[in-house]
Amino acid sequence: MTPAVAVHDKAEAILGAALELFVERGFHGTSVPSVAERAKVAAGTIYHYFSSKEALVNALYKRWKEALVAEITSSVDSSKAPREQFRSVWMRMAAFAIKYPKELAFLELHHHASYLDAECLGIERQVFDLGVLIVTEAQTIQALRNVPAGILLEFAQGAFVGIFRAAIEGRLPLTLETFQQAEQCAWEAVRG
Amino acid sequence: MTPAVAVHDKAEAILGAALELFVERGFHGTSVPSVAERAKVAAGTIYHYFSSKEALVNALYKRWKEALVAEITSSVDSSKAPREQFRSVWMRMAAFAIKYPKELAFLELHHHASYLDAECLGIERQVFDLGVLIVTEAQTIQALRNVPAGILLEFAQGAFVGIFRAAIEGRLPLTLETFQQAEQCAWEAVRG
Amino acid sequence: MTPAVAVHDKAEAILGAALELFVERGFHGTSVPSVAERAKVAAGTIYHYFSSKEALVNALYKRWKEALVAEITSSVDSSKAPREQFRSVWMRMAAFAIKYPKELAFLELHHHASYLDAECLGIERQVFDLGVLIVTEAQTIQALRNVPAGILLEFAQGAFVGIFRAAIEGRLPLTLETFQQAEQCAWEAVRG
Amino acid sequence: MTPAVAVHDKAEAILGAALELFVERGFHGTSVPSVAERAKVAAGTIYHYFSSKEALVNALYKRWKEALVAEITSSVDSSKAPREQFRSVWMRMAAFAIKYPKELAFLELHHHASYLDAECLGIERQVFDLGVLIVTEAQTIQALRNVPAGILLEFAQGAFVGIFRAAIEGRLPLTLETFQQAEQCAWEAVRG
DNA sequence: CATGAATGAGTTTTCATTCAT
DNA sequence: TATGAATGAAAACTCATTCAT
Repeated sequence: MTPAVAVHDKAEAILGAALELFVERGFHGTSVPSVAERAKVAAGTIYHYFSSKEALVNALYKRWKEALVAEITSSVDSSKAPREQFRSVWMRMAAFAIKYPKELAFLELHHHASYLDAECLGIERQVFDLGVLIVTEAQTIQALRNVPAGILLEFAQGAFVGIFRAAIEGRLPLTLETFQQAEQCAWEAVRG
Repeated sequence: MTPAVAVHDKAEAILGAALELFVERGFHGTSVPSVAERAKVAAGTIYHYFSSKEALVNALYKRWKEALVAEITSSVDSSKAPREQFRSVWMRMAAFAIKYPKELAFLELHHHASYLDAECLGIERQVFDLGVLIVTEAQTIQALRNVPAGILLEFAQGAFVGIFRAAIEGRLPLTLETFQQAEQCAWEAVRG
Repeated sequence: MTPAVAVHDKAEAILGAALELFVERGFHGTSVPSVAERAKVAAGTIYHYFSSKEALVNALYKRWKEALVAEITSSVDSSKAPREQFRSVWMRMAAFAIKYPKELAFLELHHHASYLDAECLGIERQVFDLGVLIVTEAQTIQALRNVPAGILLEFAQGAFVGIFRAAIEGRLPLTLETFQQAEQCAWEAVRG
Repeated sequence: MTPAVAVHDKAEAILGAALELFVERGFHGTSVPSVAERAKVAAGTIYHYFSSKEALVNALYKRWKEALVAEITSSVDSSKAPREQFRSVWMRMAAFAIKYPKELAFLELHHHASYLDAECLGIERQVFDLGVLIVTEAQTIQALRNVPAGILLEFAQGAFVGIFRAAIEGRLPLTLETFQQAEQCAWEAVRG
């Protein structure tokens, strides 16, 4: 579940500091010196590991997006009943959200940003297309509501993100229970 | 529905230009000179109408948040049945989203940003509290599912935003029909 | 003889300061703040008038190269005898060197530098081609020695530059007399 | 003719790489890491052989200036006639220019630069003074034109450099013939 | 000897803001 | 009111140099 091993202490410190600051202040609101300060390295050191500030966000984005995607795809098991599959995916995402709240917040925040490179945007697209495929299949056996697959997908993802955001902003407890309750709502929303 | 009348052409041009740029590039990614250029005014002129760049976002945020809140609250009619009330609120928001997509995107993007002042954040809280009140009432008559009011609220709002984002990013058509289909899902999610 | 009128005081101050520093320390050895300091303007002001440090050298180069070229071309008078024409061109360049020593030193120093744009390099080529033409014509009437035109041209120009450099470096007096004496040598070198 | 034997491969590689880069981009335009990269050594290695970037240019300058001076002085033979002596010096310099074009270009480019130390500048002066002595002597027997010795010296050197530069910039062929033709011009310029 | 990660001062450049006109 | 030239602090990034390995 944990992504890429920490080969370089400094690089890891930089990635960690950057993650926090990008979540707190956004990409343009975060200066490279501020990242250096929080990572306790010199400003120049950042450029040993990342060719630019953009390369830094992209590295961060790719790392955690891949971790999230791995989490989701590994939780898909087509041998199970649709109800179980849905719960499984939702709750794995919930577990990820609870374990890596800053990281997920970062991914949410930088969704489709102009400074993400083609590769990062490609991962997004890929996941979306896979989602559409699975939903469409489930619709043929009437396991899911008969509306455009994109709507079901975006609806459920939006709902999840809504719950998650409320949790990290302190309006809901960031617990499995919160996500479980939301999951029941979500299933009713999408079921056939 | 349209907010505050345009007293000053220049001020309006500035607000319009700023809105677009803040959506395109974010607050920190937008420079005051670039706002001036798009608004076709001199950079100094912006400071006749707004004391700072922060004052500008806040003015923009307050204007459109209030417009959105007015839209939502005016669509609440407790004499109607819960199902009708829900549909009414959801579809009014949809109409707003279709009429003012950039403006709604702006509100979404700047949600809880550190440069928003207390007044702006206050509006948020206020709306949330009102929502909790209404939901809780509806729950007492078993019109809505018996889970914490906050969860229902954040779930529905998150789902709406998910659909809206997908629409402005081109993955779904930005039409009333899209929102109607999502509304049916949403009602099933929250109904008692 | 004086190039472009001084419309903007600050722009002129910047150009003047940059000229001096580029001569003293070279392009890469001169920092933008140091130019600002000598010009008595803020560092940012330089970027109101010149889009980059490169644009600044290019503006400077073009201005003075054109002034020099104008000086030389205006001194060509094909109705005069070859001996007189040669003396005329040489002494006009000498007058330019004495009047604008820093400026000529700047042009010499930045000859063919990698940061000069195509337009600047174009002027060089143009002048060279014109020179070859004139020399070749003079050779047909046996007024000039019968060696490749380029050799005569580069020889005479090199000799002139040698004298000029020695003068600004203090090894020769920077006077008309110095150039007159050199002119006699030069004519003997190239005459037919 | 070849200067200082290569004791250390690495040091030689560094000197060679530095020479090329200083010619291509100038002293301030060349970074130590770029020298290291072209020399295929680590950046730190450069500091084992040269105490600083300045020490590196100075070592390079001294090495090649001395080689050039040795070449010239060894070609002076006061027993020969002035015409022969002149040709001999000129053509030896030409041979040097053809054999070591980059090295000569380097010497030309860094002439009198502020980062050269006293020793380097001393060599310059010494050669100049020797030249003045020889020229003055030749003038007493009316072998050379009766103008200030410095003028003859700077004129001839300037002409040589002009031809050389044109050659390395591709406007003239870098061949003995080019220099022979220029030598005839030069002799006519300076002869008594 | 040789390396290259690490540093931090210095580079070019941008930008929020001011102010004389 | 409106302008836009001017400012200077701060941004992203580079680089000469050091030092632990």
